[in-house]
Amino acid sequence: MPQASEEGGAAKGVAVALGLVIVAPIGNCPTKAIALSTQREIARRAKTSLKTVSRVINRDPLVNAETRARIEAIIAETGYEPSQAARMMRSQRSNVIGFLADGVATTTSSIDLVRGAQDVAWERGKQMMLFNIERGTQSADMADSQLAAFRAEAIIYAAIFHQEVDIAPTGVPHVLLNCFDKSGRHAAVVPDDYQLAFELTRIIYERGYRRPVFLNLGTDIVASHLRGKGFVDAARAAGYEASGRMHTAVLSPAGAPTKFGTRAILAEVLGADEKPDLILCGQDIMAMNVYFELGELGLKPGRDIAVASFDNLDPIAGLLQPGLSTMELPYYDMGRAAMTLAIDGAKEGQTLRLKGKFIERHSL
Amino acid sequence: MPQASEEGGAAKGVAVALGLVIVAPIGNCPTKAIALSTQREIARRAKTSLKTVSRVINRDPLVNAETRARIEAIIAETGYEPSQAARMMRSQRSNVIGFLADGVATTTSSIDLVRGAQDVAWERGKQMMLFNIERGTQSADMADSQLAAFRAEAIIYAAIFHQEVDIAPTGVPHVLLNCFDKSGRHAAVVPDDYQLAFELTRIIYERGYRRPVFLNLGTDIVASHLRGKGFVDAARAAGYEASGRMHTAVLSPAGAPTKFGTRAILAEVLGADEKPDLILCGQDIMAMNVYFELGELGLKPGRDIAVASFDNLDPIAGLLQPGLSTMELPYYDMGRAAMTLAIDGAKEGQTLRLKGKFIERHSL
DNA sequence: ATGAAAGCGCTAACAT
DNA sequence: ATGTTAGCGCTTTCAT
Repeated sequence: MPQASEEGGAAKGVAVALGLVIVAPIGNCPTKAIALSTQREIARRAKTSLKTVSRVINRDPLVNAETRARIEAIIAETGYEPSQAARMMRSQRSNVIGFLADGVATTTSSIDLVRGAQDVAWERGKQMMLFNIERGTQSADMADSQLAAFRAEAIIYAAIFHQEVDIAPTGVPHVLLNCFDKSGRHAAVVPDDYQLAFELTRIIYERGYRRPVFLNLGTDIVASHLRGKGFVDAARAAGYEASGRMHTAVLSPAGAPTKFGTRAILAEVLGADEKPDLILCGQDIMAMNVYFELGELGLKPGRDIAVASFDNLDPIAGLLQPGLSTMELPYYDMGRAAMTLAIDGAKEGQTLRLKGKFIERHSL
Repeated sequence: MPQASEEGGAAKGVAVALGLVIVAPIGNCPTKAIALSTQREIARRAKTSLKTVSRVINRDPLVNAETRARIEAIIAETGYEPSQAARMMRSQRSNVIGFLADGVATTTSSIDLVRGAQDVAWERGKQMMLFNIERGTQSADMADSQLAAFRAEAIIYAAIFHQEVDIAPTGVPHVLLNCFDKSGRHAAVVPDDYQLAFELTRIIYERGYRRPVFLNLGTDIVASHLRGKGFVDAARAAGYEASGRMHTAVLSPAGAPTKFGTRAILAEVLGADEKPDLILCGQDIMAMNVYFELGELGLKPGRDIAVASFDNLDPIAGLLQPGLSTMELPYYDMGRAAMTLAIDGAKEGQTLRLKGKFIERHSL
């Protein structure tokens, strides 16, 4: 084991003679050096051929149990790990799936998109290469060419919120995650916003609320239409008309810093003859805003008026007082679904819509 | 261009004859197929040797301008991208730096650790391989072996909050990001928590506040000691004694769901003879909690009592009403520094402490 | 059940 | 300024 630079030369000489590459640890501390050997070297030590070692590593059953055990022992001992580069090159398969996370930085829960995809990649023996990018910037180009250099077999493109995107078709299959393209050229996995709103509204009526007001997202947001329809349909299914109870409360266009118009709307609806008994918000951060605005008006959420929302945004939904009852977006499962489509292939334009789950706290 | 499965065979045959691999687009839509060729093929088309193509790609100046132009035209035309696998193999250099993001999922701003590192990696022509892991779970092992398979040259291990970790030394140099190890075996990049607290406290006294109360993080948190000292020292530098003005307000141990003890502490300090004029919180989510608690007591932050904090957590700090004045942690620069150390190498136990920046809103 | 030979696409080393 | 040769570590193909 190399101790210092002077002895390092000799030690390295020995290691090279053994066919090992000793990767020196940082600094100079005593440590178990990991030897990154080759299959040829393992074969030499096990007194078998290169190919037999390859068979053991690739779990080919056509190997004598004894030979296998001997080889496996040596592999375990040396900590050998097959070179991905050599494998890719010889087999002409990269096993690489790219994951482009576009602006996913800005929310926490959307990291579950990544976790879901990563878990499936590991289960299926694929290498997921993950990049945080911003569309239209250099970061996107860098990630693209890096994925091309690794011969990625498919690319998952994940957006920060459910939206339409325009991804130019390339040689590599794309799966759109939390987004879709108009042309239907690419497979897509999105939240079922209609179902989310329908289910939440159903629960709201079931619990006896009769005058909910929906502070919806901006009209430029895909989810707002789908949810608006879900809200109205669920009310109707419960025997009520709610189409007049919807307002657009996000004033900033998608992508810009969020600006809410909740104050004016709340003043209006709370000043009306038929006061609402519940405020349904288009997203948890709007609900946070509404908590503050209600506070200003001397109203306490969950006691004086119910509040519900969409996202289950960590940590906000749990930190609000009282805790926010909200529809969780199925990000983890969406990530899993996207990776599965990326690996197994998808039909052209195939779209998966995943259901959300009601998370109950105390605001409703 | 392959149109359907039946014609695909013939088209592919032609492509192979040309030395091209046509990667079929998903589905069946008409699209510009990207041809991933080889340097040999480009050389054949340019009527030069393989090596000259290699020289052009690697920006070797020893190439005739005319030859270079001819080759570059063909490269642009075919969209050729050199195979990373072949490069790694032949050059025996992976150019890969691993980034293990441990639980970084749980906060948004810490994504800047990743962005900073990624940007430097790109600037320096390195491949950063990013993994979201959870220490002690399978995800950590999977990421480790994947990085070993790619022969990563260094690994950055990023923690979710400033803490001590125990990373067993391996053959690959590690840089610890937002964490450190006791033994000093690894280089580390951390926020300068002492400076953060000192600077914020200095500003507080400078603005005329004289009775700040510091609701600090749990005593098991590294930052809490450093910040506590910064708070007391800055007060002293301003001519005041603040050591009696500190309380531990995070009740849950690190890693567990955050539980605050702010209500009891606020009741106590606000009931005392000498009422505080400012509440300094150990983190922004605590500040959010304090906003609610103050609201319950009929006090409005920024008007009746000032509030300040640490993190600049997006989007909470900006969404609170009034906006939270807080010390931003230097995550982006920390990410950059860690990647720089990972690429250039670091002295054993080298520790970088980066300064934070005061973000002014309206709570102070 | 095992092995030998070839070669994936590139770059290092050495010509010319 | 350009070309030739060899070989990185593995898997494929074919033989035994």
